Amino acid sequence: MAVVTRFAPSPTGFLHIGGARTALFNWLYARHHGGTFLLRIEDTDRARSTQEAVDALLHGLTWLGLDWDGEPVFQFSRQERHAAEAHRLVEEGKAYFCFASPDELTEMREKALAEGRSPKYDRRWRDRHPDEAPKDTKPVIRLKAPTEGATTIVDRVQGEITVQNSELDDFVLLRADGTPTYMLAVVVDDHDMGVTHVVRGDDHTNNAFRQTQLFQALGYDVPTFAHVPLIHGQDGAKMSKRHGAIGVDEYDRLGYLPEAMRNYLLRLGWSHGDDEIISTDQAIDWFDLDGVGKSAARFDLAKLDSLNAHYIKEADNGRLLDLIAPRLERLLSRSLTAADKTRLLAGMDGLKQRAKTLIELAEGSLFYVDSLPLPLDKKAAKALSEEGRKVLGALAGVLSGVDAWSEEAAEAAVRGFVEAEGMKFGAVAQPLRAAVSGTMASPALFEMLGVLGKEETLARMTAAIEGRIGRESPAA
RNA sequence: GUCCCCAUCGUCUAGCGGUCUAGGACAUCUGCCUUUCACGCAGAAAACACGGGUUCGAGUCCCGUUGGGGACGCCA
Repeated sequence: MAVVTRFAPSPTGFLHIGGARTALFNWLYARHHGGTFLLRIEDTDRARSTQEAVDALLHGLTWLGLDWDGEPVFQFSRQERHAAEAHRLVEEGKAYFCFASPDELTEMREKALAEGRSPKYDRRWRDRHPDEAPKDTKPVIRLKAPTEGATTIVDRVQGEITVQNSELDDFVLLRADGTPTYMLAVVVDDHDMGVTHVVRGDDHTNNAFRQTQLFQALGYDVPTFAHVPLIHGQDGAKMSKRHGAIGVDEYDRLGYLPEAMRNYLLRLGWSHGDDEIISTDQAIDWFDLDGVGKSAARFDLAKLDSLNAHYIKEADNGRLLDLIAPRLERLLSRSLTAADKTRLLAGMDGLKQRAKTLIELAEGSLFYVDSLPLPLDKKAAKALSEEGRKVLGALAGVLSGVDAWSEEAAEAAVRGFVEAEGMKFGAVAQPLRAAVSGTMASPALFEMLGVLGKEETLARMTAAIEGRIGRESPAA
């Protein structure tokens, strides 16, 4: 049977890390089996659902590279079908109208809790006749759930779990206003959409018992469940907006590559032996539910950083340039010229070794295209002491005589100068580095000279020699 | 409170009764490399929550304790 999975977020906020991983697992499972990955927007809560959230969700998934098959299904649009199924159950005697008011229910729960019992609906309307109903109360429809025996789910991650039916109550299927509850909508939609595998967060495990009862009452096949452990925040509690969870888009803005995020998320709760760096193609090939662990994981930014650094090193230079260009242009307050781009591309190999995020990459690249009085950090300023500038003055004379400029030619010239003057290499290299980059944390010296070219190198040296090194850098 | 789940280095994890004096990765620390910062390389420190069983033998199976998490809505 062909595999059909689905990701079913509710559009009440952004796509957070936990949701992103759930989506990834569903996507991977479907792709691995050559199946279908569906997207369903669970917008039956009209008060909380927003179009902005829908957009954020789609954007987040797109950024992550998780493409869904077909058009997204909006659950609210299917409410008539949901209601019809609920009424069908009433006709079949498997569900009933309940006229208990919200206040009554709240009271019931509080009393139960106070007496140390489970806060469950006491089934007061299960066997009463609707003509006993209060006149102006609109009823809800509740499932007539089994009161004896037990319900067992076979979960691909959690194993076999059994719950006594006495622990469950007659949950609401259709609200008083005629709209479906989550329980009803999920079950009907999963059935109608042909979903074969329900892969979702651990927080839904308890729902699976109720949904199993509903699947059975409706006469549907029960899909295979796989409840994956939740991702916790640094404090060990469930990720939520209040617990520092940020949207997946936010990681884009913070300079993370989607492939790094995918790799990171994959390893959070899933493993394949000792493998750590796993390309998306490899992940599709390897992914299986058997590799999903049972315990919750904590989100660790440091590990994401290291993965991101890895994927930056692997990334195509042109792509990296495109990714950092907007940030660079903002920093520069002007657009990048063709010459700028050529220069950045030439220096990219050295630059990307030094960045954990695209933000760092952009900041580290800035000096290549910055305009001339370069910002100087403290250490660089120190290297450009009077002594240092004197050395640069002498060196400039030598470098201006280099005809065929290249990284190698520049190096040969500088080394020749050092030897001729009988100086220590650092005494020349440090001021040169400072003059050319404005900082003491930069790519390799001769690489920079090669990328900058003769004219620009000399211009930067001259500016430094003349003390036109004006701009103060905020970074010490 | 009730029910459900989980429990290996700080973190993510390998481990599916003996090959575990417990492996990998991130982070940390130390060296090497080096003109800087990184990268890279080499190395170090670091864990089977506790208590009972079962077994010739338990990180691996069972029970309990403790700890953590989740769920108990006319939210999803």
